[in-house]
Amino acid sequence: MPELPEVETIRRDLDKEATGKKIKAVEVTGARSVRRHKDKKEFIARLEGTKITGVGRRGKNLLVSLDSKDVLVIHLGMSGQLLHVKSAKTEAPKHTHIVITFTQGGLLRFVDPRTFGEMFVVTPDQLDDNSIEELAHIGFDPVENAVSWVEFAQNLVRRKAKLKTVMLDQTLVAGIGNMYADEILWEAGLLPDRASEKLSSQEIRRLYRAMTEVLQEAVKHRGSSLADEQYVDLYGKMGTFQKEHKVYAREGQACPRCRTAIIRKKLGDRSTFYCERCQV
DNA sequence: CGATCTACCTGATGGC
DNA sequence: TGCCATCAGGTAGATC
Repeated sequence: MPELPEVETIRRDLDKEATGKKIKAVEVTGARSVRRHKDKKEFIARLEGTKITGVGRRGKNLLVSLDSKDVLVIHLGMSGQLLHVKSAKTEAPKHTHIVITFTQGGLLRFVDPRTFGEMFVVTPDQLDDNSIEELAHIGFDPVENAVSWVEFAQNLVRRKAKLKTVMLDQTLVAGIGNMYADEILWEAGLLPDRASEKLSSQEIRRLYRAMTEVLQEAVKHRGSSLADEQYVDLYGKMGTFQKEHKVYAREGQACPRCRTAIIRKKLGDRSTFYCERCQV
């Protein structure tokens, strides 16, 4: 569910809401959400009493820095939500697995029906020496734009895969999921099953620019909330970028560029939406 | 070794 | 109504 724009939206609000606050209590009712820790007591102990010093992001992972130097990693998986409320008296949603209460008031709830999401605490060394595999291998961040298009081009040639697969590969580009992959490929005018090593340099530049543009636009709109309203921000509000979607979940509707009906196909077991006329 | 499949979960939806 | 199958935004780990 949450891809880069959604996670970035949450990161910004969480940074405003939680930085400088001290963690008074941590309650874990869903053990699976802290499955990386052998004992949930250890997870709790490393958080309680610490102060939050900032909130960063690596791909779709939120990195909450603590004054103990430890870092709380949060991944929302498919259905995870992070919700900030002022009072514990507000009713907790079903599937609330973790509650973090602040000394200064207010609390964070981690809600996750499908339990693919998780939280875990790492030391700064574990982050720096890349011993956490799924954090170490994260590729460049298209929103922070840390890689040149030339380097991007080399990666496309090396990877030799369908463009859709490449877009979803977190080791190449960080933060893109099924939804934004389709939007980016439409914007770039490229078919999802094009071979990554056979793009012209002009096409590579188009793809590179589309990645940045689509994701930055989506961040401006505070992310996309689909029909099931699974994604909401820290305050429980939906994003608005779904209104700007050109192809995703728009099977049969007219392509905004050429009016041809949008196609839906399975590609690598994922639903893929595109326009067969103006994506080539 | 890299590419591809499977498993991890709950809930919503649609066909019968 | 209810039962069953299918699908959903992600990805680690197994397997080919």
